[in-house]
Amino acid sequence: MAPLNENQLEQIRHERKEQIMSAALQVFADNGIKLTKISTIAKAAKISHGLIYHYFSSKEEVLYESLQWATAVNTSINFLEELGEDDLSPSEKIKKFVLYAFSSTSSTSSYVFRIIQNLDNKEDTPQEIKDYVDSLGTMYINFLTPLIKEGQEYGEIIQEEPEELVGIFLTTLSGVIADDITFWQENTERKVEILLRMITTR
Amino acid sequence: MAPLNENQLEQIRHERKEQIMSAALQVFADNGIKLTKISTIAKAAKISHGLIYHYFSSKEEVLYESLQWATAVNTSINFLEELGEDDLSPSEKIKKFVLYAFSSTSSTSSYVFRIIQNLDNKEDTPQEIKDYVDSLGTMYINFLTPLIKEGQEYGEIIQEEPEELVGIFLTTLSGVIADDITFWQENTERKVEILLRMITTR
Amino acid sequence: MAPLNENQLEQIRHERKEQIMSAALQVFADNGIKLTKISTIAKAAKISHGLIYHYFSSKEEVLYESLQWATAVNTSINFLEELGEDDLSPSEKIKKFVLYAFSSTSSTSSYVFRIIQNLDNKEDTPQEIKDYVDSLGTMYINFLTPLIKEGQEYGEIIQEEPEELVGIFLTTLSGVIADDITFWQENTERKVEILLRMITTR
Amino acid sequence: MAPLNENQLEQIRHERKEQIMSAALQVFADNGIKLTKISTIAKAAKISHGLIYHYFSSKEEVLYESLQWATAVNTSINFLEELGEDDLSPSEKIKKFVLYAFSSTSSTSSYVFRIIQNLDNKEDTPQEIKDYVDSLGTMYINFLTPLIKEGQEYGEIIQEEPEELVGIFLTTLSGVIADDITFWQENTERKVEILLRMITTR
DNA sequence: TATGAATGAGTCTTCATTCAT
DNA sequence: TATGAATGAAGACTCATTCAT
Repeated sequence: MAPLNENQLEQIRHERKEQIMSAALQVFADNGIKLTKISTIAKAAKISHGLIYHYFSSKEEVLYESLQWATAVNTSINFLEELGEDDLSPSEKIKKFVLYAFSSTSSTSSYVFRIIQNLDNKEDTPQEIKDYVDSLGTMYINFLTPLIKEGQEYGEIIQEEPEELVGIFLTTLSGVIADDITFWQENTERKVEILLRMITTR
Repeated sequence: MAPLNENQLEQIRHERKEQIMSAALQVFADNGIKLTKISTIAKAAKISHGLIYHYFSSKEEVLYESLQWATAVNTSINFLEELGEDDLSPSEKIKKFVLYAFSSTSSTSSYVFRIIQNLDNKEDTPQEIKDYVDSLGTMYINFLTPLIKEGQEYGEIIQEEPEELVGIFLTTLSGVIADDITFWQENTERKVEILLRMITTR
Repeated sequence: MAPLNENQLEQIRHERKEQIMSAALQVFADNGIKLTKISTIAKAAKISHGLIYHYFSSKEEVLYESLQWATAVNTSINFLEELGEDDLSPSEKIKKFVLYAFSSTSSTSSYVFRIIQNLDNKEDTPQEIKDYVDSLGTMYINFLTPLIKEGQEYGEIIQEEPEELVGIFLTTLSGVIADDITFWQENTERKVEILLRMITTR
Repeated sequence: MAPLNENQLEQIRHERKEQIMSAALQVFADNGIKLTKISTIAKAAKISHGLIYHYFSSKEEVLYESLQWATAVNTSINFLEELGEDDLSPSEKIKKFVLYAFSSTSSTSSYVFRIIQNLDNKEDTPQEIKDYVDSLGTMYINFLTPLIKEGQEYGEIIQEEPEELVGIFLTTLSGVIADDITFWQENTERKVEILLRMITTR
């Protein structure tokens, strides 16, 4: 049999990495970072644990690349961008955003939330990852802040310092997602409506 | 020289145990159970790791006794009872309860919340501790449910299935406490008011 | 380069396990079970201590499997069966049996004896191992009892309750083997003849 | 109350030491040396573990002094001397000696046997204790050898090199005592008679 | 590229020994 | 003399990482 050519190899490399990162995200989210064993990721990705070290230099790199990949691919980003262009009222956009955050279809996104949760206030988190988390947070803030302001103009959102509202709301959101997202995945719509009452006028 | 008498020994034992449990609560809360090292607790309590095993038979027992102690000392229980007798409207009582949960004087309470957080959905949690967590949850539910119902009669609380409201509210509360309580300890009153909007009428 | 195929791996695993069990038997026999350090077994087997846990789940399992393996390999069993068919008088068979028990080729057998020694009357011995020891004892009893009876009919063996004779003889045998088998490995034949005088007629 | 005077203190010191050594012998015999915990000895002696270090500098010293004390007090030595003067035939003396070794009344002596057993072939035994064991062995050899020779003259004992007979016999004896002395404590007389058949003519 | 055998640093736990009282 | 609190060295076991094939 002829050896694989360069393209095919590249193809395999690519598939394998995604296979690993996809498995890693879930495992990291389920068990936390330190408690995640390389061997568990390997099992989830149906490969040998040794192979992971062909594609990543360490557990931390698996984590970091997986997070980046999740953000790029699964793209909360894309979602946010599209949402920005939707023809909805500010509070409806916020609701859609929350629904999205809770949705299991966007499970990767929930993985990312839960992983980030786990990172917070751990002093041994590598700077790279901290930076990533910060940038992600900033992204959400940058998305929500104008919506809140707009909503306030429309009278849909209560009159409070917008930055503070965003802070309270995102803090709450990330708290409950990290805590037990499954609770919010039953009866989601109703629960989200109640959650939103925090900041809406009616 | 005469050995210490029983009183003095009892005194030392008592101090030492509290010293350990107090340190343990914080360390467990910060790092999660599995990731908490006995040596870290020892360092935090400024004793040698060996000594912990004079007072507790295992890491798990440290955890269990610490939780019990926190509940007893920090006495959510007493607080809840007194609050029940206060001359306040239902929604005011709920507010006071949330303020208490966030208060730094009851910082142990935040530790307990965060520890419990960490236990959930881990299948290897010892039954004893699961039972403890359940009983604590029940206590809060039993406290909150009648207040919610009463509040609904007064028209202060929105008309939703009370059990579901309690669920959503406690889930949110425990989520945000576990996530990052310090956020809620600045400007607490204002933030709590916003949080309460979830369930109060306008 | 291609990874090792299943056969080669099986080969390595097999070798390694035997290497470990062989070392373990000796170390357990020399030091007793509790006092045997995994690291000592590892050193004796010229591997790292970590590797032992690839092949066995705990010190106890090393012990248990090693005992089983020793019995299977060293095949007292086969020996006993063949001996049963030999064309010798009962007392000659018993003598051959004792010589075999002392023989250095069957030195593993001395390890097993010494290990069993160490287990007796320890209440924390796992049931599995107790069962194994019992079954081994039964095997020897079942072999010896008919020989003793036959010998008594031939007038070669003294007239005592056969069960008691077997008990005394096996107890003595296991005691001396466990104590210091090397003593019996010089001048074995003569010493065994003297030992056998316990139960033979003049 | 007046403080204790020098004599009384000396008295207490003496009692305490014996209390400890007596407990230690049994505990060492039951559990082996390394596996014996100071705390177990302390419990058996009904004192605190700290106190042991007032009387002995280390676990090993407890062991060593206890052995010496057992030999001196309980005095196999005295027994042997008296036995030497008894008006019995050589083989009867040997029998009496074996019965004594097995007797539970002389339990201390059985302790010593079992402890010594445990020491053998352990390379980390302190020289002091090795010397003690050797001297004890020599004592038994010196006692038995003339009896064997005498017995051979009387025709009671088989004609073999006396030194070798003594060796075989003592080796067997120490083996079975170390193995499971309780077995020999039922029906002792009959069992001992059978054991003696090894070296006797009838 | 892919596998899993092999290593060793790190964590819980036990226990001899020390020491304040 | 007597007690038991306190310490830390040592041993079982886990798991990230390396490496031969």
